[in-house]
This record gives sequence, structure tokens and C-alpha cells, in this order.
Amino acid sequence: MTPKASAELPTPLTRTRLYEQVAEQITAWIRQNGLEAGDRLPPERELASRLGVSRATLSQALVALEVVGVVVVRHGDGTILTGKHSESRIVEAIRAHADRMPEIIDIRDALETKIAALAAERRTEDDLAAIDAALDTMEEAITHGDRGVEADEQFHGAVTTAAHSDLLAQTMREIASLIRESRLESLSQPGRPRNSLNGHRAIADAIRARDPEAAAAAMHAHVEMVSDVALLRGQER
Amino acid sequence: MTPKASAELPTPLTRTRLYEQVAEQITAWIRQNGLEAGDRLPPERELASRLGVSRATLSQALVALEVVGVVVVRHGDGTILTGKHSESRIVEAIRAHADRMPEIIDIRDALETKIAALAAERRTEDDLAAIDAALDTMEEAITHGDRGVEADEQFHGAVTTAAHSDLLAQTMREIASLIRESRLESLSQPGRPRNSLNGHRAIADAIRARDPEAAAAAMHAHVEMVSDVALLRGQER
DNA sequence: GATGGATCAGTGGCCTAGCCAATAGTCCAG
DNA sequence: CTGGACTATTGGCTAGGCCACTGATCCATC
Repeated sequence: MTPKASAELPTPLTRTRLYEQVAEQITAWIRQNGLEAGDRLPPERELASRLGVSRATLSQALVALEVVGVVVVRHGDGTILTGKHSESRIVEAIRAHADRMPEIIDIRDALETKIAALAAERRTEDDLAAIDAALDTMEEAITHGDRGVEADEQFHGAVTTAAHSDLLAQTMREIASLIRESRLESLSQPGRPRNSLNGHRAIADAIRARDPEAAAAAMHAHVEMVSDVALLRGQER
Repeated sequence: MTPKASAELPTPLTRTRLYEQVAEQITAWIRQNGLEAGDRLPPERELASRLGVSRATLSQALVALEVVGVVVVRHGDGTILTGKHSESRIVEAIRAHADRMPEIIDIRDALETKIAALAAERRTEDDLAAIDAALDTMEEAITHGDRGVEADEQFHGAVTTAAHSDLLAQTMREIASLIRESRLESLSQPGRPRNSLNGHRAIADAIRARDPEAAAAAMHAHVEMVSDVALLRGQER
């Protein structure tokens, strides 16, 4: 490498572990042969030699697959498929889809509407303060010409916290990365941040007034507004 | 199988792997010493001897922790904490809570209400047939004095399928085990299965009529009915 | 005929020992 | 002060081996 390369270097070069490659080869092999739940993998010794790795490495790969829930390894018996594949990860299963925006909208609508309603019922004064703070942050961001992506997330995060439901919060966190993408698209539209802020205000007011139905309605309208953008973008393709 | 032994045997006795114990010891050690993101674990050789296991086994444990996202292992450098702990798994985070029923109700309400509405919009004739089949199964189960737990799951599964949203389906699957528990409790109440079946019928009718709002309302009422049981049980404790 | 014990082959669990490869720090030459 | 070489430390992976568990089979016993 010589001087000029001041631009971005290709990659931090993520090193792949052997066990990862082995795990992928195994799952690929499973798909190819159309194996299903209950089917057996070959014995470790055989599989290891077939893959050209040591039994220790294969064992690591199996541990990984077991943790993810793809297989269950039974002492003295063998390694059995669970048919779960990678169902555990919500996100990855969806990422493959090209036109996944509508689905994200659906689930946002489902979760956030409920969250808004719960927040209206359960919010404390502290929760309210956090929500207001997020509104101020967004106000300021927009005034400075920023899109307010972070402030947007801050707001929704504050509302989620106010709902006081670990399960809902956890689930939101699970799909956070997907939602983030839709946010970016939405807030990139000219004039959209302002609209979004107004939506937030309506939601905040309903939560302040402890009115679950109004909060749900406001959140629903807000998500719908975002969906316009998404659908529009879907047509562009 | 001989007739008499119809009682339940103690347990299928789940065997614990050494690497699992090691992984737990490590996480426990992390908590005890209040280690945070960026902190290092001791070298493998040392850690292995301190824990009294071989390096190979310790390595398996680290693979498991790496897959879950607790640590990142860097060749030639060491093992570094990520501070993520186990945020990825929705379920486990909640299992710890003693009184988690209300939260399950909340998220069921959020997801299934939306799912019902979508099902009403998008259902095909095949979807409808599957839903009706589930109703018949439950009808029969109840007539035979069964609680109809499986038929209940079959129905909700059919509705979820009819919603044609992979993301929602995925999320439902993610919390399926939690919901299953709440189902068991609900359907164990005398007279409850019959009530539940009526609720299902109302939902099915709305979906058949392609009426999203009615479907959502019916599903909401259905989930509410279940929640009565749950809350009642919460007071028992 | 059914039950229960012994046996045996196949399979995973775990270990020891060792070499290879990457990293980061140090020191030295230019 | 920069760049290269060296070195200690650390993880990556392999080989080979013993032990424990599982399931099937056979056989003695009741």
C-alpha cells in the first residue's frame, strides 16, 4: 500500500472463522438435499473428514448451529435437524425480500399503535419529559436543515419506554434495523420531517392527555403517512 | 406401554453440555466483576485451566457466546466483551419475569389484531378453507371433552397465514412459546374452550366477509377474553 | 410370552499435546 | 521520525485417543 490511498480502505476485512464456513456448508448441504426436521446429519467423524476439517472444528460449527437452533446434538445418538432453520432471527429472514417495505409498515402499525395506547395509559411524568425532550430535539434539528433521523428514533424510543412493556420494547428492538431503513427513506422526502414532527406532536398530546384511543389513532395516522412514501418508492422500482 | 403407568414420568432429563456450563460460568463471572463492553476476558489458556476444562471445550463455549453476540473473539488479540448480553432473544429476556402474562396479552393484542385485519383484506379461498378446517377441528375436540389447545393454535396459525405477511408471521413464531403457555391457562378454565370457539367463529366470519375492522374488533375481544383469565390467575399468586 | 439383564457397535463428549497464524509492542536502522 | 524486523502473547486448528451414552440384539429367567 502506497501513499495515495487516503480514500476508504476496502474493508476492515472481517476474518471468517473456519467453523463459520463449516456451519454454512452444512446448512447449504441441508438445503440442497432438502433435509427436513428429524433427519440426521452424518456422524461427526465422517462429516469432519468429508469437509476436510478436524472433529474439533466441526464440533464448534455444530455448537453454533445448536445455539441458533438449527440442530440438536444428542450424545450417543447423533445430530438431528430441527427444521427451524434460522427462524429465530426475524430480520435476516426478511432482508432477502426485495419489496419488504409494506411488511415493515404492517408490523410498525401493529406494534406502535398498541405501544402508543399503552403509553397513554401508563406514562409517568418522567416518560412525558423524555418525549417532550425528543420533540424539542427534532424541532431544533429541522430548523437547522437536518432530517432529524436520530430525533425521530429518540421520540419513538421514548414512547416505547413509556408503554412499560418489556416484551413490546424487546420486539421493537428486534426489528429496529428494518424500521431504521424505512425512517431514512421517509425523512429524506422534502417537507417530510416537518410533517413527521406534527405527527409526533399529536401523539405526544394524546399521551399527555392519557387518551389511549387518540394516541393509537395518531400513531396509526403517523405510520400511514410514512407508508405513503414507502409505497411510492415501491412503484419507482 | 402398559396401561397403568398413565401418570407423568419425572422429566425427560435434559442433558447439559459442558460448554453450556462453561458459557454460563463465564457470563456469571462477567456480571460479578461488572465487566463492560470493551473489557477483555483472560487468555484462553489461562481461562481454560482456571475453569478446569480443556481449551477445546472453552473454545466451544466462546463460539456459543460469540453466536449469541456476547463476545467477539479476535485472533492474536484476545476475547472482547460486546456488552450486548443477550438482547437478541426476545423470549429469554422475558421468561425471567414472574408476572409476564400482561405483557404477553399486550403483544398478542397488538400483533393478532393487526393480523386479523390484514387477513380480512388479503385472505384467499384456500386461507378461508384452512381457517374453517381449524374451526371444525376445535368443534370436534370440544365435543369430545378435549381442551382443544392444538386446534386453537391451528386456528391462529391459519389466520396468521391468511395475513400474508412474513414479518408478522415470523414475529408471532418468535413469541409462540410464550403464547402457548397463556393458551394452556386460558383453555383450562371450565367452559372456556366453548367461549373461545365462539370468538374464533366471529373472527372467521369477519375475515370471510372481508371486513378488516370487524375482524380486528373480534380478535381484540377474543384476546381480551383470554386476558381475563390471565389477570385472574395473576391475583391467585 | 413377557420381562429384564448383558453385550456390542456406533456415536458424541471431552481431553492432551502441539504447531501454525495473527497481533501488538519494542527496538533498531535509516 | 519513519519503516522494518523481531518477539512475546494469544487465538485457530489439527491429530489422536479415551470415555460415556444410546439403541439394538440376544438370552436367561420368570
